[in-house]
Amino acid sequence: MYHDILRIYRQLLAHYGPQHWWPADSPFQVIVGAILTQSTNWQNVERAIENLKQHNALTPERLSKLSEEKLAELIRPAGYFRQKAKKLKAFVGHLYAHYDGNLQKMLAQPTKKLRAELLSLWGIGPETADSIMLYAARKPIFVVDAYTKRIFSRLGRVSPTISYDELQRFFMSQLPKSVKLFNEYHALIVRHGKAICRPKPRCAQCVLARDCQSYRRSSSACGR
DNA sequence: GGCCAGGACACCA
DNA sequence: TGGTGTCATGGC
Repeated sequence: MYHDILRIYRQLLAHYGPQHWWPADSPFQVIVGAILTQSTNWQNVERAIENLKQHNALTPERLSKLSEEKLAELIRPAGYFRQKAKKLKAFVGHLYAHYDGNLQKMLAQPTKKLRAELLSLWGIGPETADSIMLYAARKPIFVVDAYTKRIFSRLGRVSPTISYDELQRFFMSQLPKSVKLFNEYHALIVRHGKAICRPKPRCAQCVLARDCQSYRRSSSACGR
């Protein structure tokens, strides 16, 4: 079984190619993007990030100087903009309160400590924390999301009711601990989820159909 | 015009 | 612990 999850990775990589994640110019942009993309299409996030760029607000210092109202206005295209403005403010507030605004210092902490700290912040849950860990702090943490659960439960590898932590432990027990591998695998899962493994799946076009137990049983009843 | 998107939190039983 | 409502814009 050790090879199974790695083999699926290789199939996705061969099919889609490298995804070059995370699409951002700096660790701070990764964090902003990770918060803005919560339950939101990345295209809408890009609009919000572009607004922040236009206002030169993509550094902790500049962002902390914006009012919450102004910040909300700039990130409006990303949806949930009032909530997300609060979340961004909470993050930079913490950064200044404990690290004098020095993000590198915060991200350089040991993995376990950093994760617990991120999770303690309002608006940062498991997936956002792990995205920051992997893509901003370059820690070997596997990021789990809704696509991960959907794809691998339909493949018959895990239960559809598996928890976030259990699913994360599953992947990290099945793979070598590699930042590069975890980076690419999560990105490929998102790519595959967007393309094929939707709520209404397109199994006939799926590169993993041969691996999919529910698809093999009945091509019309894929995991549904 | 409904569905869906790279979640998290509050509240309830 | 687990289920449900809320937060909101924009493409398809």
